[in-house]
Amino acid sequence: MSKIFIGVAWPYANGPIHVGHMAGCNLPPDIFRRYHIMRGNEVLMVSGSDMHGTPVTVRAEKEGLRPEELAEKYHQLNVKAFDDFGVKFTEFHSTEDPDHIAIVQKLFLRLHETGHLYEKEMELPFCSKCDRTLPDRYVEGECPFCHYENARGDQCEECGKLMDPDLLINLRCTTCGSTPEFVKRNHFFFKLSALEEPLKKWMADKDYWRPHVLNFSRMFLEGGLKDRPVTRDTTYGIKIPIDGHDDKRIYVWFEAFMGYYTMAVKWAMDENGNLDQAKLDSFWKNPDCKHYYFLGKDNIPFHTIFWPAVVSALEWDLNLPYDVPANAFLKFGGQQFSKSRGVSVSIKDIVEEYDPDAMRYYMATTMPENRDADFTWEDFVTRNNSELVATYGNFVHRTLSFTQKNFGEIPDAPLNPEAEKAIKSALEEVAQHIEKCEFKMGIKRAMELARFGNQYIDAQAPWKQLKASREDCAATLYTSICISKALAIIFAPYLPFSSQKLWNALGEDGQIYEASWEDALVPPKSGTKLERPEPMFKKLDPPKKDEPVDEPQKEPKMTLDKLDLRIGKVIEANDHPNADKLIVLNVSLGQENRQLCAGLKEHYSLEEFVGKNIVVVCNLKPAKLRGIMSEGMLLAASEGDVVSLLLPPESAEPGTQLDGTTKAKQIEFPDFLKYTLEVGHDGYAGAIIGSKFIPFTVDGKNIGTDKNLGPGAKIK
RNA sequence: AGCGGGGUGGGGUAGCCAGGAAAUCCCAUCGGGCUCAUAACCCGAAGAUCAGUCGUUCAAAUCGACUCCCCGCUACCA
Repeated sequence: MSKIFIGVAWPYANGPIHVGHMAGCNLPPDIFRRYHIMRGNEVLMVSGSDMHGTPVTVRAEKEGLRPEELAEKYHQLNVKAFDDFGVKFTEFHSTEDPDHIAIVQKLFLRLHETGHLYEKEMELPFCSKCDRTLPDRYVEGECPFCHYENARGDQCEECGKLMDPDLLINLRCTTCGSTPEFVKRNHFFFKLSALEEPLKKWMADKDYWRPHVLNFSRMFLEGGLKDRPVTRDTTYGIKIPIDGHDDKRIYVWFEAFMGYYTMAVKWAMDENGNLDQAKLDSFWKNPDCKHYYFLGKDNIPFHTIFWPAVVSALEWDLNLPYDVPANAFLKFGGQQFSKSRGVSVSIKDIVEEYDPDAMRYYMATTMPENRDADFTWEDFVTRNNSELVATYGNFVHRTLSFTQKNFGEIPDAPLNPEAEKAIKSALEEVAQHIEKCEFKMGIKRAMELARFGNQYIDAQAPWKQLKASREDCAATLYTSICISKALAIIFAPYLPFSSQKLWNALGEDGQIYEASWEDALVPPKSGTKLERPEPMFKKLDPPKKDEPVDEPQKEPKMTLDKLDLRIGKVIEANDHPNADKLIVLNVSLGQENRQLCAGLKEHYSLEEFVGKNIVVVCNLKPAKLRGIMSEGMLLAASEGDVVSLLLPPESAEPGTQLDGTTKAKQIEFPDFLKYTLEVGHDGYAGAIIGSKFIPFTVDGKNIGTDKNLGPGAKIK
C-alpha cells in the first residue's frame, strides 16, 4: 500500500464551475483517486476555493456584494456541484479558511527566515483618481521605441518589446485615463532567480511528463527567472505577518497554491487544532508518496516552476511534484468557455438535467489530455446513445434480463477461459493507463471489454443454447455475468454511480468503492437471486435542430438570425479619456451589463444618453477602441451629417432580443459591415436581406429613429 | 511580433515523444446475420497520396527544415 497526494488547482470563487473546469481539472483527479483507493492505496486529495483573486473582486463589484460574500456564495455552490458530480476531496476549503490564513503566514515567515524573501523599494504608478497603485497591465502610454501610442506597461503590442511603466511617454491609467504618478512602495520579493539552476536540475528527469507540460516548463525556465513581488497594495487578502505592512496583502498567486500544504496540515490536525506531525509527514516528507497536481494549461508555470520553487525554498525537505498532468482546454462548440459571453454550461445545470455518469463518460472520452478538445451537445448525445447505452449498458442489460428470466439466479457453471483472459488483460491495461494518467485511453480500453462481451454473447447465442443444452446456456450466462462484474469494477473510477447500481444488481452487497480492483476476478456466487433489471443508462433525445445546419452554403448567407441584437438601457455615460469623438457607455442588457464605446460625442450630450433604450449588437467580437474595451456596438442611423439613435419602444425591457435575431455566435466587425441596415419607407429601421426589407421589431413593435430620419438613411 | 499547440477517409477523433506491412474508435453510407437486449447487438464493404514542399533513413502520419492555414497564450486576471 502506498500513499498518493493529489493537489487540484484551486478554482476561483467568482462563478459556478463549468464543464471546462470539470473535464480539465476535476474529473481526472477523481478518477485517479477512486482507482487508487480500489488498489488499497491511501489518497489525500485537497483543493479549495480561491477567494482572493482579482476576478472575485471584479465580479463582486458587478453583483453589488462584498468580495467575501460573493466568494462564499460560489464556494457553497461549487462544493455542492462537486459533490453531486461525484468528485470528492479529502479536504476542500477556501483561502478565507482561518487555518489556511494562519499557515500561509507561517510559511511566509519561514521563507523570510530562510532568506528567500526580501524587501525592496519599487516605484509603482499610482492613480489618484482610482486611488490605487496600478499593475503594469493597467498603464498605457507611448512606446519609447516605436512610438506606438497605446503601448501597455508590460509590453508594447506593436513592436513586441518588453516594457516597464516608467519608460512610457505620456502615461495614463487604463481604467480612468488620468495620469498616474510614481510612488515608492516597499514590497516583498521572492528570490526566484536563485532557484533557476536547482529547478532545471529537478526537471531534468521529468521525461514522463506530458509533452506539452514539459516543453512549456522547460521553455519557461530557459527564458530565465525573475524575482517576483509577493505582496501588493490592497486590503483584501491575507495580511503580511510582519509589522508595518498593514496596507498590503500577500499576492494571490503566492498564497493560493500554498493551499496544497495548508489543507494537508488541516487534515493532520485533530478537532482541537493539534497537529499530528507524523501524519502530515507521511504525505509531505515521505519519499514514497508521489505528489500529483491536476490543472489547466494556463496554470502550468505556477505548478511546475513557482510552487516547486516555494516548496524547496522552505528547506524542510518536503515532497516536490511527481507529475503535473495538466490538461489543455475544453472548448465549447469551437469557442473558449466564457461566462461573460454566455459560452458556458454549469455543472449545476448538468446534474439537474442528466445522469452525472453520462456526462462523466462523455468528458472522460473527450477530455483534452494533450490538445484542446471540443464539447458539443450533439456529440454528447451521440456518444451516450451509441457507446454508453448501446455497448456497455446493453451488454449488461441483455445479460441480466436473460439470466433473470430463464434462471432467476446466477447459474452454477464454469467461466469461459477466453473470457477470463479478456477480463484479465482489460484489468491490467486499464490500470496501467490510469496510473499513467492516460484516462482517455483507459476508458476506451474498458469499453473494449464491453464490446468483447457483446461479441461473446452473439457468438454463443444463449437463446439457441437454451433449447439445445441448458448447461451450455448456463455457462454462457455465467461468463457474461463475470464480465459484467469486471465491468462494474473497471468502470467504477469513471462511472461510480452506475457501477454501484450494477454492483448491487449482481447481488453484491455494500459499496463498490470498498471493493478492490482484484475483486473483478472473484467469481460471483452461484445461486444468488437476481432482481428484474432496470437499464443502467437512459437514451437521450438528439438536440433539437430548430434550424437546418447552415454549413451547405459557403458564402455566409445574410440572415437576421446571425445577428444578436438586443435592447439595452444606458445606465451611465462618460467621455472617453483618450478620444475626441468617443463616449463610453455602461449599458444594461437585463442579465448583464456591458461597456460600449460609441462615436456619438458630436451628436448627443452625455445626459441625453442616460436612461435611454438603445439597440445593441451583442455578438460582435469585443474590440479595444483607443484603449477602452467595447463589448458591442450600438446602432444609429445617419443621413448626411445628422446621426440618430434607433429608438426602440420604451416599454421594451433591457435584454429583450429583437424578433428574428438569436444569441448567435460571435462575428467579426467586417462581417457585420456586410449587412445592409437602413431606414425603410415607413420611417422604421430594418435590414435588407436578399432583396427584401425586413423591419426590426421587438415584441412585435417597430423601431423608429430618434430624430425621425427619412427612408434610406444608413444604419451602423 | 514572439512563443506554444494543431491541420489524419464525408464529419468528429486516436496514433506522433520511443519511425516498420498505411491507421483507432464513434457517427453517417452500403450489404449481410441475429432476435436475448433501451429498433439495441454482431459480421462485412466502400472511403484518406495522414495540409504542402524538401530532407534524414533500408523504412516517415511519426524525426528535421521551410511554406500555407486554424487556434491559444504573451508571467503582477493561476
